[in-house]
Amino acid sequence: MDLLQNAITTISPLSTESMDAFHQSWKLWSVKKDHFLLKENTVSDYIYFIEKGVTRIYYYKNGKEITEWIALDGQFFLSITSFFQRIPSHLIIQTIEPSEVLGIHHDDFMKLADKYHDIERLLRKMVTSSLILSQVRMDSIQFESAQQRYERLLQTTPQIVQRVPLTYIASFLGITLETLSRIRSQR
Amino acid sequence: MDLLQNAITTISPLSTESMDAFHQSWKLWSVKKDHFLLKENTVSDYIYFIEKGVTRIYYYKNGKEITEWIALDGQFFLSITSFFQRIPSHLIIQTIEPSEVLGIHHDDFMKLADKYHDIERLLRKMVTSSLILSQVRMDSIQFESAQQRYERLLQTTPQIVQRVPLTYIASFLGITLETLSRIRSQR
DNA sequence: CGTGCACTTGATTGAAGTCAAGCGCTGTGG
DNA sequence: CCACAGCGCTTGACTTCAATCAAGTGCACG
Repeated sequence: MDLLQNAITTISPLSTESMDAFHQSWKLWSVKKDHFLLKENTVSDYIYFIEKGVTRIYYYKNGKEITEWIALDGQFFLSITSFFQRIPSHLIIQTIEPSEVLGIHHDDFMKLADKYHDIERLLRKMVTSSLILSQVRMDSIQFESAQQRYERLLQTTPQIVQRVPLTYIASFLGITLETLSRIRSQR
Repeated sequence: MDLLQNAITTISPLSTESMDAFHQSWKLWSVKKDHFLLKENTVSDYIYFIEKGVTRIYYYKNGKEITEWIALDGQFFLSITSFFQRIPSHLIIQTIEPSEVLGIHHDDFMKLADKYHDIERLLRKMVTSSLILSQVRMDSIQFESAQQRYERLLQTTPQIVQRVPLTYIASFLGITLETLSRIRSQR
C-alpha cells in the first residue's frame, strides 16, 4: 500500500486520522491477465489504483473496440462518467498483465469526503488533475498528427510500447493499427 | 446576482454562512463588446460567470485563432490550466457582446474552500462537471463528423448561431469556416 | 505441426483542409 | 451622399492525411 499512500500524499497530504480512515477503505485484488474489473453496462462503483501490472479501459463503438485509457503501475483509473454520475458504463476495464489492483468504493469515498474536509480537498485535486490531463489530451487529438501523438507517447511513457500490444496503443492514440505500423516503420 | 446564486445552489447547496462569504467575494464588471477579460501570457486569476452577454475563449496556434470555448449567459468559464496550475495562459478571453461578468479571484476561492467544507465540495463538483463535459467534447471531436458536431451544437445551444459569428463557431467545432459553410448550405 | 494472433505492406477512398476568388452588406471619410 | 474598404460568408478546385479493404508474413503455443 506504500505506493498508494505516497501517491495520495503527493496530490494532497492528509491528517493522520483522515489517512487512516481513508487507507482502510481500499480493498486489494490480485488478478491474472485478462481479468475484467468492470463489465459493460454496469455502474462503476470504484476508483482504482494499480500497484503492479497494466490495465486498459475500452468500449465498443460501432462494433469496434476503442481503448480510452491505459493505466500502468502507480496510476489511478476509473470510469469518470459512471463513477460520478452513477449511471451504467459502456466502459470495460480489463487487466492486460497479472496485476495488483486497489479500489475504493464510491459510497465510502463520498462518506469520507463528507466527514473529512481534507479528503474532500484530495478528491477535488484528483479531479482537477484529471481535468487538466483531459484538456491536454483533447488538444493532442485535435491538432497533432498521428506521428506527433505517437512520439509524444514515446516521450511520456516509453515503457508502454514494451508492455502493451500495438492494437491497443493505436486505438488509444486514436489511429488505426495500420497507420501506427506505418509510422513505426519509417524511423 | 440571483442567476449566480441559483447556479451555485444547483451545483451544490451552501449553508447561509458559506453562501454569504462566498457571494461577497464575487466582483462585477460591466464591459462593452470586444473587451478583453484575459490577455495572452498572463496568469488567469479568476473564475468568471456571465450574467448577460457572450464571451469567447481563444488562443493562437500557428498564427491562427482557435476558439476553445464560447460562454453564453448563465455559464461559468475560466482558463483551466492557468487558474489551477497558476501558470501564464496562452488563452485570451474576450466579450463578443456588451456583457455583465462576475468573477472570483483564485486566492479568495481557495481561502474559502479551506475555511468552509461545503465550498470545497462545491468546487469539487464544479470541477467534476467540467471534467465530464471535457470527456463528452473529446469524444465528439474524435468520433463525430463535422456535420454531426454542428448538428449537436444546434440541438444543445441553438441560440449560439444567432449571436456568434460563424468564424468563431467553426473554430469552436474544430473545423474551418469553409467546411461549416458547406455544411450549412446543404440543408 | 498447424492454427491463429500480432503486425506489416499495398492499393484505393474519403472527409476535411488549403488556397483562391467572389459576393453583399455596412459604416466611414472625402 | 456616394464610394469603396473591409468584414462575414460562400463557392470552386485541388491536396492531404489517415481510414478502409485486402493480402501476406512470422512467431507462439497448444
